[in-house]
Amino acid sequence: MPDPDRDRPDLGAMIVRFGRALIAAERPVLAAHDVSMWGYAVLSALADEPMRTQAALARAIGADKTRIIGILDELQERALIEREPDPEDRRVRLLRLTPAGRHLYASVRAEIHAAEERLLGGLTLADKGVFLRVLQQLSHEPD
Amino acid sequence: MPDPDRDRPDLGAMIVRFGRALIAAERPVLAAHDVSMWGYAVLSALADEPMRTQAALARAIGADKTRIIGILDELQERALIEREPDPEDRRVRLLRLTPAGRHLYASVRAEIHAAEERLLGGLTLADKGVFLRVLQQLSHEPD
DNA sequence: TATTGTTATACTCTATAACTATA
DNA sequence: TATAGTTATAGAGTATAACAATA
Repeated sequence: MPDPDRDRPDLGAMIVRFGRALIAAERPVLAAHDVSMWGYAVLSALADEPMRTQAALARAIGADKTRIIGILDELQERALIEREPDPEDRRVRLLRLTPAGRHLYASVRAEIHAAEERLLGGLTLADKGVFLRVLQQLSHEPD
Repeated sequence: MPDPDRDRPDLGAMIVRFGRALIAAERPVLAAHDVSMWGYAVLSALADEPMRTQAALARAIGADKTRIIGILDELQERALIEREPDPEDRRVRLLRLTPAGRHLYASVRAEIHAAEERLLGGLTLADKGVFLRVLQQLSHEPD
């Protein structure tokens, strides 16, 4: 049976190229709100659901637990997140967005969404629908 | 007009997650052949067409010109590429794969292809076709 | 003077291990 | 002793600038 995709470019190469275009499109949005990529990832994860430990948050966004500390420090200093010791186990830090954090996240997310939509602007509606659905499926496969 | 994709996950987040899965799947293949990610990118670019300058090659794979030097050194040492001064302008280095380089590249690419196909294994043929076509389109948009 | 390739330097990002405070 | 979080250190990866050879 012949393979119709035999001569397609590497999937990896295509993902990297498109990923770079995405980052380039999103960087100015994040910069305008003075939020780093990791900071945005943290806001996004906490917007989905508050977390009971920093380790769980790190795992959720695919980062090392030592790497998010500085990010949490800054977000807390700007009063975008709350980080308080759990009274029942004072080793763990309960993490959640403040109203200000939720508000900022909503703004940034809307602008990022708009930038992404511009990148997808050349697609037909049918293609766009399939692409997003498939990508969602592929990105949720187990590590 | 309502937006049916309003609540989709961030495109960037999905691309990053899928990109990580791809890298994880391809890393053992590259390691088995003792080729780095950048080394593979170089082999791939030169397999498409020989290049007249290292700067052009760097641009083609989205790397800095200073960063590919060590990679070219190693590939040359292993006799996978040829790098000779252009007689007509001795500043530039003509770059091309050796037969051994072309052979190694074909092997690695076939295995990477197979690994990628496994990741896409859960898709219907129609979805896979649309996904690859759209991704190809999106990855070729101007920077 | 401009360009190709190279080397040197510094800077950022990331991972590992050691430390503290709680349990 | 085990765990959550933190700090310190070192390593990899990357970018910038200075340099050598050639045009």
